[in-house]
Amino acid sequence: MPDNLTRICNLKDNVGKIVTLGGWVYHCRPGGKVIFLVLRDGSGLCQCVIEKANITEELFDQLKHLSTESSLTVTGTAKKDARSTGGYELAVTDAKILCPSKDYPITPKSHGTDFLLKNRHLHLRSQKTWCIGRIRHTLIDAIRTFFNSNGFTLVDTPILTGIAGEEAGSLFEVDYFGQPAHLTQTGQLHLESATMSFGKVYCFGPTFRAEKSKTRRHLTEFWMVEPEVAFIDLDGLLELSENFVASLVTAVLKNNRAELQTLGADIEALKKITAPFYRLTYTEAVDILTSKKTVDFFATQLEDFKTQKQSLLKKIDSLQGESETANKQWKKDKLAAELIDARAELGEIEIKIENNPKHAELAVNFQWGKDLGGSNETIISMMHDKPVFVTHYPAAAKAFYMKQNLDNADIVNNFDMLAPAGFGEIIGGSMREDDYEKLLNKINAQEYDLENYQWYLDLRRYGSVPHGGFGLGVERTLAWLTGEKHIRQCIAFPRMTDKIMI
RNA sequence: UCCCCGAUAGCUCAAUUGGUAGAGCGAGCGGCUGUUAACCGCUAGGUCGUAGGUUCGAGUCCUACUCGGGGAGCCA
Repeated sequence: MPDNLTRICNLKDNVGKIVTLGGWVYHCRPGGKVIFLVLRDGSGLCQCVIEKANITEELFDQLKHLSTESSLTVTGTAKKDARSTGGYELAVTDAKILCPSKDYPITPKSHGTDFLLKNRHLHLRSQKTWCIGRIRHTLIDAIRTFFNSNGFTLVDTPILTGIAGEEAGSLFEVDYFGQPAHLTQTGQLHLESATMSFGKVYCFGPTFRAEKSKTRRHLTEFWMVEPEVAFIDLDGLLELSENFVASLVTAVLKNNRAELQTLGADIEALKKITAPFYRLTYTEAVDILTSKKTVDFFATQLEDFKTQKQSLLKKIDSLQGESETANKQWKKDKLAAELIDARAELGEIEIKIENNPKHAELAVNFQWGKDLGGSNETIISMMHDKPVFVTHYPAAAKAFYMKQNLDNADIVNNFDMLAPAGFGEIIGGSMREDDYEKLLNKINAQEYDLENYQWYLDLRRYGSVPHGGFGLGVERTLAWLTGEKHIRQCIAFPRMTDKIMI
């Protein structure tokens, strides 16, 4: 095995030199005397041009029959060539096939989500999945960089725990040597304890929620980063989180422009994401939801959907007409393929048309006091071109630890950050109740077992200070940045409602 | 837990009011020196999710079940 392989991303520094690449066949287009083989090596794509005259006949025949995802090394001269995938190509003089790949299940044509998830171990090699993975890497690096360079100390909170952060009922139970325990739902409670040691801390790891939510923004295992700060107020938390999110966007724009383009992300919209973000109170948000503005919003949206549906129906009609009169077989085939795409699109629009009045009703009939639902957040989010803070939710709808507002006992000093373009919540955070009596009353009112919370109450017994923090969902943030519809695409091996594929 | 939709070739999907199971891609063989999801010709590939029912006849209609998708609730 050669140990002097050149990576495709470094070809630009090796133009004119003889190099060896190691990778997998992304595409292979064999000709009679020339083979165009696009090689994938994990750092990029490179078209390798194999001319029959330049290698042995035996090797040429072997390469000619090489199928997708076969592994090999190829040696040749690196050239700059605008016609080539990636801008550089290799004039091949030698190659060594390591493992031919027969009947690779993932083809260049479309596949269903179920099939791709069952083949996730192979789907990771696909271009789109690879691009998302690269951006995820940047995102996570930027998250750590932001906190590390702003005076935060990393504290690793336990994954196995006996204490619940939010309401129970959405916990994965585990048998811990005969004792009941569960997988962590948040590191927050432990983090509050660490804040009283370091002042500014964060934890970053997987989080587990046994919610049976079949939506595009739920996973049962996801990654969350949670900062916690002592001596801060709600305004301070908002500033921290908007500077934080803006820094993430900057890092991704700087490092992953090509990947964002491949994925079709809205780069111009991302460029606008700079602090400060918009600020709304929960009460203001409810006013918007129940206003004429929202009624109009849904009406306009419905009209758009209907227009789209009509033009799709027209397209399908004309495609069918063309198909009947087409005399060439290849023309018919092409039309058939277009018909399939148009029908799939039509199906999606019809679902949107069906959901529109349901979501409109949920918004218009919204009652002050309830938590904002996913579709409500989507509306608020779609009305803005930057992230929106929604603050001061009703206390009854929120977790016991959130700090009661001093002017209005019915609300808490908390906030959600909604990403724009309709993606919805990516951050949830709050000031924490630092008053011993008030916290004790909340725990009792929820009928939690007081024994379990004595250590948490200790934080309010010994030198309690105003403090707060928030949690940012990595996959949701990534879905927003990349324009992915579903967050299951934003983690290598997604875990969804009571199903583990691989 | 509730509501809606779906299951046909390895994959993505067609099949008129119930009447002989079809395409593209992928796979195999052949052709082509500049291809970009290449193209052209040929070949193989099916217990129509499972179990019942209606019918002369069911992929198509009815019932139940299994699995999947979307949404609600809940949330990052």
